[in-house]
Amino acid sequence: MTPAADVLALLGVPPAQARESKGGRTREAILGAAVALACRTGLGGLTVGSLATEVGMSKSGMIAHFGSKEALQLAVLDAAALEFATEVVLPALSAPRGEPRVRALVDGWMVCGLMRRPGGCVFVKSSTELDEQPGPVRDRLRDQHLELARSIARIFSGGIREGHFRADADPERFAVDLHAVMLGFYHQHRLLGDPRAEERARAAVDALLDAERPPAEPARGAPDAVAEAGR
Amino acid sequence: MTPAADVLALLGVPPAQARESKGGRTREAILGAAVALACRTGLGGLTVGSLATEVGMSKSGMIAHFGSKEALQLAVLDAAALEFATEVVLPALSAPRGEPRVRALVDGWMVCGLMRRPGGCVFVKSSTELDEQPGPVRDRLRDQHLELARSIARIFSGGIREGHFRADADPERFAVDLHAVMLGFYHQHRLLGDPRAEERARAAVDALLDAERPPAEPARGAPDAVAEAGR
DNA sequence: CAAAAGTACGAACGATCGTACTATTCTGAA
DNA sequence: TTCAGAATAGTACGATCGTTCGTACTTTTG
Repeated sequence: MTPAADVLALLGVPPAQARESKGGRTREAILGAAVALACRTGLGGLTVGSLATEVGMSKSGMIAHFGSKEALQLAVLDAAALEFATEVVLPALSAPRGEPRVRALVDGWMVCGLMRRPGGCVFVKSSTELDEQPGPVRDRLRDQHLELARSIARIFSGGIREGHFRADADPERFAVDLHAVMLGFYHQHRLLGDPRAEERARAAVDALLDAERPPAEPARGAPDAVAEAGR
Repeated sequence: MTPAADVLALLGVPPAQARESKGGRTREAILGAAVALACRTGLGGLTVGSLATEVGMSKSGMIAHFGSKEALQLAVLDAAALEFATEVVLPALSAPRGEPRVRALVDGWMVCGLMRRPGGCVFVKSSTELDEQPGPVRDRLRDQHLELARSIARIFSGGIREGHFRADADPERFAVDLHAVMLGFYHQHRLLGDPRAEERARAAVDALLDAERPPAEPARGAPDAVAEAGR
């Protein structure tokens, strides 16, 4: 069940020693509250005072664990990424390679967007917050998004190798398109409160996948392959 | 050239009298700077002090034109919506009804997202900022997005009546899908700096439109009607 | 031209921002 | 049990937040 140690290390999980000391434990408690708070207010709206109140500590005692607000923001991004990886990406990897794995990813992602946290998603919020504010936090966020896109593309590539998708499909393009669908879903669901948001997003994903299916091998000539591909 | 008075009134433009007095003029100057600033920092990051500095006024003198920061935010949203309507939506309406009008809308929208303002788009930024912060500003923003979706759907409907799109196509769904593509475009372009962002978004729009085209009537009749529709 | 209305300023308010520095309390290994 | 170091609290700082108030100055009105 527990992922191998090297996988955890890869995700940026600190070693057990650093987690089990008193300081390590409160640090993790702070980060938990910080991620939750940042989901509601964004990374910019996450203030030292409000977070300290949230965890029931003094400002100084709380921020001492990170050094500065910027370092705290970076830690929050890392904690949120770790959470997303372990709760959405990793579980999807245990689905059969190919389209099932892609759909498992979408399912987990959607559940995450629908209900996991009150307030939404740190990444969506900080993406628009930081897109024109250069600095280490913005750079980290961009790296994480690039890494996510790579993961999606890799999972999709498995579907090409399995023959579920066209051999000439573009995994990178699929990653971008899927991300757009999820952004639209988030917008419809969170801001507009559209009850059909999930249904619409799932239809959009279906359309995305249908467009990438291999043509039913024509007996050399049949011009109606398109109709069948809709299956 | 100038839109009719009733159209302007519909868009929320104040009457000339209110615009041409001294106060009206500076109010408009403030709003211009405010929209530009909000594009960089978001509606929340738009502070009274920074805006006053930007326009070269005192805080008190500046905010006196609106009464409170919240009223300023509402005015900024309205000003930005007016700008978007006159620079993107209205011009598109002068394109021939149907697919050309849809494409004109997308073109204008894309140019707007690409280069019109340094810093991005107030609406994208405030959508994620406010999606869980109830209040008048959030309500206004939601109304504006619903209105935009209605406009898109209406323009698309024209394409159905013209026979460019399937009769059973869902204009509302198209509006949601198109918005998702634009959100993805914004994300790729602004945060990730993807040079292929525009190309990718245009391909996604093409895919969206292709999926809505009427089936080439199989029997009796040129199956190439699609090609002509593009004209 | 005088009066009235509109416009802008500067100062000050209490609150909160992030951070620095100093105490005090607590933890855990010798 | 002791004691060094980690952990947390406390306090104060300069800056900025949004807002209010009293007062000049300018425009419009009568």
